[in-house]
Amino acid sequence: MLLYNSMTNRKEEFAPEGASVKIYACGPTVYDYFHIGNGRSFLIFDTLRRYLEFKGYQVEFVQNFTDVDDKMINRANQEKISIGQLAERFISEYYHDADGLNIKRATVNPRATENIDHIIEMISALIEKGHAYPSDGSVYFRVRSYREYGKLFKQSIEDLEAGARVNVDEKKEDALDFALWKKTKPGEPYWESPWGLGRPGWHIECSVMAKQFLGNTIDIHCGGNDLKFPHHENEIAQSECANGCLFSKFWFHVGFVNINNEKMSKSKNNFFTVRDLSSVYGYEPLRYFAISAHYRNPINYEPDIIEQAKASLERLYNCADNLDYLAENAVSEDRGEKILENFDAYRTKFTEAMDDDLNTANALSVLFDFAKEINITVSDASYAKEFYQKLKEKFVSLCRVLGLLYNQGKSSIDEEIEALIAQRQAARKEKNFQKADQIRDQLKDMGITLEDTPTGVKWKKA
RNA sequence: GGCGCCAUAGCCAAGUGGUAAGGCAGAGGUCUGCAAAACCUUUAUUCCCCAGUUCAAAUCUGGGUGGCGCCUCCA
Repeated sequence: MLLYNSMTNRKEEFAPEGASVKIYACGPTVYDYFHIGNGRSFLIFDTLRRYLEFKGYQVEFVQNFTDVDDKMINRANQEKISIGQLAERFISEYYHDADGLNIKRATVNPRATENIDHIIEMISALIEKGHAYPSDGSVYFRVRSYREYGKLFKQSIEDLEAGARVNVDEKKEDALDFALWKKTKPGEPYWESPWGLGRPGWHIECSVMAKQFLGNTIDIHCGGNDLKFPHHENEIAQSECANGCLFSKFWFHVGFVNINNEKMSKSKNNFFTVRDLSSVYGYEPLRYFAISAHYRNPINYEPDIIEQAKASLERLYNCADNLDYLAENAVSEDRGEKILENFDAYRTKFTEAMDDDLNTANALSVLFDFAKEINITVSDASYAKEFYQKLKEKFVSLCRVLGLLYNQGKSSIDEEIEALIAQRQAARKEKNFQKADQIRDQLKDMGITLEDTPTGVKWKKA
């Protein structure tokens, strides 16, 4: 398959040698609920992972939790709790939202604070090799010691210098140098190190955890577009200098979610958390929204767009629900095996779309074409139960590669609802439409929508 | 100052040389006691503007116009 590599700014053939793929993804800083922009990234990482698994790869997926940094410390102080307590709380909230979005659990979710020893090891190695230096209790990375610095961001050191803010720290040899280890300040959590009490810098944790859980060279490194610089550039510098080899074969960056065509930011106070949005629209429309456009393009959040996503999703659900209904009520013996084979073409088209740098927009259009042909086919003829079940399996399995339709299948049939529907049917038979409508209204109040079809009454929860 | 991205119907959105996918909304129809829902059909002679290359351009080149991002914590 082709995958865009931000290192070369080109689509390249992604063909790992063995059956396994090692992915490292930059996860959230667990100081708050994550917003829809984070959500898009996590959803796209998950889609990449699901697709690779669909292709038969065994994916080792590592996504960290940043549980110590300035934002953590400030928030913890604000709430008068420890950063450990803050992390516990928002890691659990992360899982709540991620599960709601049907994001598969990572193979490992390492935390920075659980890897302090390894962080110290890597920093020591960098100092030994001359790529880093201690200064007044902190340790800095010597950017000019790494010739390839800027290769991801496509800026020379000179250009970076020209654009850099004038804020020069006297403890650094060079304005471009960044902290690997930060000397502790009053009121901050700290760990012991060869350079005194302090805490790790932000960038080093990812280099260390990727190495710790996946090895020196990984296949794909994922992150949001805004992490390209400086975070990923710094990770590359740290890892390649410490390990002496290529850090990641592919760099995979997800575009922004804008709000009213502007970047989300705390200062504009225009960001939305996944938690808040899910309470209005549910989780799955957010997932659909995230994959409705190509992952590298910016997308714009508007309430109306989530409504559109919700309506689009409905169409896919209806197709699967219709097949369930037909399977339950099938009487024919015709298994339509030849016809079933025709539907395999959609799997091929779906794969072609996804093989082209994860073109989820095209993959979705294949699913809608698939649904349309199913609708036409099942209205024309009547088949055996097995036919509908197999057709549904073909359809739903593709939807699930995109992580969709995870609420499909009526769980426990509510007997009360079924009973009311039976009463209404009896009333209709007696032409007592007043009573029939009354029951329909009653069900409506319970959030149940009825559909009178030629073959019977279907119902669904709102 | 440096680097980069985008512009396709009312809305969202694919499409990087061969004559405009898909979804939402709208319209028409089927079904129905009425509805609703569902399903089917339908909706851009044209891809921001101008010029050029080509048998052929939404797609390539040049020039405009408009919008956005990064270079600083950020998914």
